[in-house]
Amino acid sequence: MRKPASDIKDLNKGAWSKQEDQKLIDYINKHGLLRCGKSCRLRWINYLRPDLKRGNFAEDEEDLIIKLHALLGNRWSLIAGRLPGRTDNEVKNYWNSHIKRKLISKGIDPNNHRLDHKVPFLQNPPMSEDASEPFGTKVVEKNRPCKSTPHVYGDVSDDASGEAQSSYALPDLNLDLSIAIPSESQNNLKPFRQSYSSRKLPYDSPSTLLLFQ
DNA sequence: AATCGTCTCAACCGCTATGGG
DNA sequence: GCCCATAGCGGTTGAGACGAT
Repeated sequence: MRKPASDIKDLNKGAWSKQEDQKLIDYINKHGLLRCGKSCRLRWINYLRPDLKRGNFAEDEEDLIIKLHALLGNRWSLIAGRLPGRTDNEVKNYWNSHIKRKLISKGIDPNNHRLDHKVPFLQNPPMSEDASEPFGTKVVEKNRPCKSTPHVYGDVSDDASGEAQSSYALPDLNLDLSIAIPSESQNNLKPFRQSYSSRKLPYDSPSTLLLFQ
């Protein structure tokens, strides 16, 4: 959720003035930046922001992504919000290119974090990397994505009984995912959108400030 | 060295939600 | 309440890197 422009000091609102238009024209003429605002904003958010971490994901980050994905599904922005210095795009890419494959190789369906019975070696699951226990074999029924949040996985009751239930592979979660009490200005927001508000810094995005500092 | 296939990840796309006139 | 501009989201694409042959 973007911060209301009215909360930001020294930020112009409303229609662009002639002077602002001219500044933008001058900037483009001078620097030849043939990019739309959206592209600039994305570049800033995903690559240029000074608080970005960059580099490979640490093991604990990867572990956290897996746990959060089990809980939240493909809600990359929410997951990234729990990983300081990481963007939703980065998390999404890492999931698709690394973690997903890793889970599949361990016989876990990355979509629902359950053991995939089609994979042959599941009769004798592989050990996790720390070799202390088979990865993904813990049965943590109380932590399954619950029906109170159907948007997470859609229908979670499809095979939730009998055999499927007993093989549920959601990792043990002990996460503090409580949502902070919304500020006064956010009280009228829908619950789902409220969760975005703590992370985003729209007021330092290029489309709002970069060109006019 | 050249070619081909695969992988990675930044960028793009289309959409929804929101703020403000 | 309506409309427009923009922020923000998840899904998808494609260029470049890399490894295998």
